[in-house]
Amino acid sequence: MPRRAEPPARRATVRDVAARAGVSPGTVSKALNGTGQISRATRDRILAAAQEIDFRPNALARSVFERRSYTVGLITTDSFERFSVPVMLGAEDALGAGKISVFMCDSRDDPIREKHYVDVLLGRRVDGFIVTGRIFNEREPLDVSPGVPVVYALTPSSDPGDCSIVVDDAAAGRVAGEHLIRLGRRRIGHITGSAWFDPARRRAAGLAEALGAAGLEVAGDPLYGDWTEAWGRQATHILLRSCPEVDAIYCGSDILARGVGDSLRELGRRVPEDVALIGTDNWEFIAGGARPPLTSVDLGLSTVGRLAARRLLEAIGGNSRAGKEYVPCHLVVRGSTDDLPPASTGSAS
Amino acid sequence: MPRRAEPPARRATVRDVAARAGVSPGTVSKALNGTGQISRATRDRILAAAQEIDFRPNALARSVFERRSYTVGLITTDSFERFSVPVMLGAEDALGAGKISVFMCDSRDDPIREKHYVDVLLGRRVDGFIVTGRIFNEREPLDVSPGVPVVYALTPSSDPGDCSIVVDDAAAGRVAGEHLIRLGRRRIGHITGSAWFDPARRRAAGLAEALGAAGLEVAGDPLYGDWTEAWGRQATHILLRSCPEVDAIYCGSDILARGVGDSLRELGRRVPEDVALIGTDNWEFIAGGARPPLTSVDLGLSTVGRLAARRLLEAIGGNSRAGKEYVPCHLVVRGSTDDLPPASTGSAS
DNA sequence: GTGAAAGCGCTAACAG
DNA sequence: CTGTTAGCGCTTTCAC
Repeated sequence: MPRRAEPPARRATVRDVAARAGVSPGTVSKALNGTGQISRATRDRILAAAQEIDFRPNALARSVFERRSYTVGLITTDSFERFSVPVMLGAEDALGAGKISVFMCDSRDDPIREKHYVDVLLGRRVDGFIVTGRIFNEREPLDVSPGVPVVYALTPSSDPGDCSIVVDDAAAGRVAGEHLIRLGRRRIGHITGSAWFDPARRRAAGLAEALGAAGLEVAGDPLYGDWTEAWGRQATHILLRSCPEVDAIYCGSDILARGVGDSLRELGRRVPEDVALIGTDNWEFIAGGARPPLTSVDLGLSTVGRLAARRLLEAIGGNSRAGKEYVPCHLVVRGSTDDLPPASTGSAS
Repeated sequence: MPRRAEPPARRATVRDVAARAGVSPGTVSKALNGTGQISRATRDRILAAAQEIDFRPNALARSVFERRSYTVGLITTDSFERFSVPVMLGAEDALGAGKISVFMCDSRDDPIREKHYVDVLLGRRVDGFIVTGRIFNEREPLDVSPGVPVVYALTPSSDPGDCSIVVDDAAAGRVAGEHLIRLGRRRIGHITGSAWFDPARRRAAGLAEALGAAGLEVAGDPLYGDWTEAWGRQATHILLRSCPEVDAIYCGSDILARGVGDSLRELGRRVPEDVALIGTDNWEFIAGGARPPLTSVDLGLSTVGRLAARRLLEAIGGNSRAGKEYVPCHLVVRGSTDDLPPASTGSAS
């Protein structure tokens, strides 16, 4: 027979400890927090008493008094997909170290749900918010009163007065391009996802910039499509038809690169000997499992999370910054690019 | 110049609302919570006043009084990898509906960190815990006093008196086997990950059971290895050498199945015509992107999370259950298995 | 050094 | 119906 909900067991309080140690509650508080002056003897007695009855100070009560909860809300719009997970882990890691606990909220990109979460958490007196989501275009600012600290991670706020930590997509394209040029590649193509996606365009621009600096252009123009393996395969055929002498391809994602790699092999091109291949995301399961393993641009997502956490702590402390801050990316070299020059094309003029 | 940390802005209190509405704090409380008797006029006046000064009841203060915080701790041991993310989303979804907020904790499989999180959250007076992690063998129970509700999701507790919600791995193997038999396949192989992994052995046993019911055995015995594409490729060669007439393969993960599919194609076997292929996890990016798209067993991870949340709420309400509860799995059919009989082997004796 | 008292913001019990 | 009082658990003056 189901038992009825009983009031939760009463837990040990300061008063209990005080009684056990034969002192007053105020003294217990001092002993536990190291504030004020206390004789070593009573302090030890109090600590022992606390230990014995497994006393655990009620953080809620303390927060009522302090007007601060040492908690923050972490709101994601994309159900903690693969982009926001590293961010959130980075953030949680950085905040946990600072004795701050994190409330997890999945708004599923629904403004109603988001508003609801914000209301509830404001009621819980969170010290601030981190807002994240898939890498995407700007988003509307969170609907909170001006005093509440908010940091945007990955998805920048459309208000330039807000603090946003973002990925440096242009650098991703540059890094990939520079690496390929250093390897001696000259005919470098680019296959990526949707042109409506700001990051896709920025990566393409970064690549074009790196190639431009070496007097090159993107071979066959960037090919925009969607973020699927199927498009990667299809785009490879398109690219090789329009530009058969291509000797390297930079892809806007690892998934795309997988499709590209498969098609290259089927078309009789060897990776990396004939065509070097670089992906984006550095998603271990995808990049590491490829054949050959895929060189990829790591966007530094967990750094984004960690930095967002740091900025939030600063803002809570009264030092807020405005504007976008770009996290550097870096190349993780695997087998799909190598240090050998490409199969000699003879044009070493 | 950095401003000094100021005390957080004082927010509107019940007293403020009371003053504005010209009533006493107690009356405001009644109006806001719908308790007691109140005249419609004053109630409206109070609500209006609350609205005007953007009053938001302090949940912390309320919790001190109620001895209950309407929060729970969600502890994961595996950094919210792809197994625990769906679980956590399911749990968060189910709990959020019940006005409960969720603290996110990544213990990284470190007992020290875990203990730390538990201590902090106990201090915050969480109503209970959900413990999750990668699908794995049993784990030690969480170190909390007996009164605290805990539900284990995915990773069962080694104490049979605890409440654990787990995946039905044996059923996964059975479902895959039965589907293949229904398609007329008779030489069914199994490629999977580590034999130290309970789920791997249970899936193999489930497959064997389904085959046994049809008078069959696993072709070439289950091949244990690791959870990588590389092993999938390698194991395919081993399997085809020892058992060339194999006409279906069930894989312990989608990643493995990707490797298997690639090797099959290279060895000249068509999927699904010559060899039908089933994976496990139903991970959209992997299964959906394969060529042909991969039929896969969905383990029902988000259901695990949702159910764990429900059981936790029950336990908090005073009705706890003991023992393991299995969540059903289901097959998601894609192109790597089809409804056609296998290429006629002539042995329709 | 230590204790008594007041208060954080909210709610329940009891008067009026 | 509404106001007053007391108290949740903790902390911080301020006397002693």
